[in-house]
Amino acid sequence: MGQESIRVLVVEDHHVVRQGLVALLNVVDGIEVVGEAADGVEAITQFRKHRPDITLIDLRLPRMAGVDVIQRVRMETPQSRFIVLTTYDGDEDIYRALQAGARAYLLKGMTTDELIATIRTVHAGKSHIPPAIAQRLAERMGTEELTPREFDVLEQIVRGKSNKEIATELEISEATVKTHINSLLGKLGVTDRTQAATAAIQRGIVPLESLRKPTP
Amino acid sequence: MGQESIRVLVVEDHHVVRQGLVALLNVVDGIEVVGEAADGVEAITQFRKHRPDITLIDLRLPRMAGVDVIQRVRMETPQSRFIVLTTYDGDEDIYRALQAGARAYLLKGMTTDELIATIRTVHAGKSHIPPAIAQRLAERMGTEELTPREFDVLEQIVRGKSNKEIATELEISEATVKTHINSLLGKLGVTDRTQAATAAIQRGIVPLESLRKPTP
DNA sequence: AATCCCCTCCACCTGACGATTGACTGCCTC
DNA sequence: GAGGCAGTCAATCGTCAGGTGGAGGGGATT
Repeated sequence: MGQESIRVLVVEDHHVVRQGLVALLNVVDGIEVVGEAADGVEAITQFRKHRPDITLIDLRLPRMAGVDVIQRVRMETPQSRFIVLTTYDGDEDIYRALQAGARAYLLKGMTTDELIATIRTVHAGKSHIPPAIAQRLAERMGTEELTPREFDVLEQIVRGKSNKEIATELEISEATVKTHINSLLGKLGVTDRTQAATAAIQRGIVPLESLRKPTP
Repeated sequence: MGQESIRVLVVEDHHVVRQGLVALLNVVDGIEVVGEAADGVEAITQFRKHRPDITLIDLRLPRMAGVDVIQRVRMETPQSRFIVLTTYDGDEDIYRALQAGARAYLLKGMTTDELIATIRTVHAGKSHIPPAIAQRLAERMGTEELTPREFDVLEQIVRGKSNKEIATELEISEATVKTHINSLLGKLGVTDRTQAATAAIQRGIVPLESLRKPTP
């Protein structure tokens, strides 16, 4: 193997998974793990230090979200290449990651071969989106974006608030809340608030973790 | 190290994670990975073959759920010891796993030291439940169980069905649906169907995956 | 300036939801 | 066989949610 190895940075907060990735990749010819990071901030530091060819990154990270890391790094280094690796596939995350400049999106359930093939593909300058995910993206297309205010209302709905409570929380009238709800129901393609809530969770518009506890 | 190693079976469907676990454990003195399985059925086969001291097992598995594997194996081999390892911590899963006879419950975000310490603790015959999870269990206590029918109704609620639709689906009158809803709202400690839906998802009473698509 | 979109609000109306009370059946357990 | 629990259903009632249509102000774009 006279040729150079693909230099990979692994960003993943779960120790076990990170260890697994590193162990897997280090035995592959032509791939070399040059660094590891367990959170978003460290990821940026490691990137600047090692300038990897490929960065394998989880989206849910402590300190700084994966999407933000991608965006930030790509501002400094536009030719940098990211492969997003995540457990759950909320549509919203996929969309935002690709928007931010990720070249590929893989689920942690993939096979080793898939992972390696994807790394090679992306290193060759191409993109790789699994069919299942491509389909979800396609479905998302044509779906209108929620406005910031509609998002606020949706978040409160998921929290189980009534229209009156939402009005108080956001300091607007109940009539306005109804207007937003009417609008967001249409955009989400659902007919009532319960469907809106589950759709929001499923698509990752409102992350589940954000529900545990208060609105500061 | 003249003493015998702790013999561990690793059951986990995500290749990367399984690889990570094996790689981690195999470098530890006194622990030996004797087998691996990627689904529930294989897990049972492997258990019978290797008779491990400790089985590390994920709850969400193809072909047969982790909880069922634990139950099944413990019927044949009551002295077998299980450590449950999972990504997300739906209260319901924790509860059922411990009911089924698991001795410990760990999140995949744990440190290597935690994992090893837990294996040793469990091998010594003790149990190990992290404080955060113990608290969630405590909160769950005092919560009444849902009846099968209430569960059916709750599932439909999460699917976004109206009372009338639920009545049709379950072939009962709308009045009965209301009765069940009233009852389950009380048991879940919530005041309306939207809160019931999010609570059901959060606690893992109704798994998110079950929402993608139909009721056969 | 004209247009578009977002946010805000009002009024009205209908149907759905949730609370309450009560009642009948079947099953299991004691 | 008495009690308890789950499941079924009914009637009533107040409230809330969602649909419709309209309206005004402000910011951005063109």
